[in-house]
Amino acid sequence: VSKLSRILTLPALEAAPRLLGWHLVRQLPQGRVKLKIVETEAYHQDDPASHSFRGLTPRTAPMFQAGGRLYVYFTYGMHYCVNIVTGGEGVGEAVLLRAGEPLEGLDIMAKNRGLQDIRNLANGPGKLAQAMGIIDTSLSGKILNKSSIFLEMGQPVEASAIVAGPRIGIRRAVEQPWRFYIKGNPFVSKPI
DNA sequence: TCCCCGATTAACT
DNA sequence: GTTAATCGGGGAG
Repeated sequence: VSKLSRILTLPALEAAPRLLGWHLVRQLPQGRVKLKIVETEAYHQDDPASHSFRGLTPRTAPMFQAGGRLYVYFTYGMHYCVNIVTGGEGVGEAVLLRAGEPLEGLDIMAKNRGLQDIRNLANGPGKLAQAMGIIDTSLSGKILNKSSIFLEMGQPVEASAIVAGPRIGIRRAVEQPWRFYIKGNPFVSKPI
């Protein structure tokens, strides 16, 4: 069993910091895009801020499947956000990918984003999705590494280099320190 | 059917 | 710091 599949069986709160440093890769018609995950957030079923809190619906169904799938949702009428589903089947939890450091296909990402500044390509969940060419929910529920999108191991991130703090953009459960990011990384959306 | 609001972003003052 | 943009999800009636 690979290191990745072990991580994906963990509860989201344990998986979220462990997904830092992994590379998210996608093969697009124009070429390959790759970024390093530098910021994540955990969402649980008994978590009032989580889409899965109200139970299984057509939209959130992927969150309740076994770890290793994607959960992509549309929000604010214009943005898409990408999650990695973790944990066991029947439990609604996932890890939101909030920011990435562009590693490969920067020209493609820049074109997808409509701007050049590297630091502004994927330093937010909606930006990350757009940079990766995710412009609809068609990947939601798809199995990672079996579609056009993959996770590859990167350099390990030391525990001492991981910062935990409150999640961004939520109104409930704001006190929970379930956001994780790589200390000092310039591509984090909102360093504290 | 109606209504509120959101795991955001960019462009303002 | 504030706010418009923009629309689907899901609870209420």
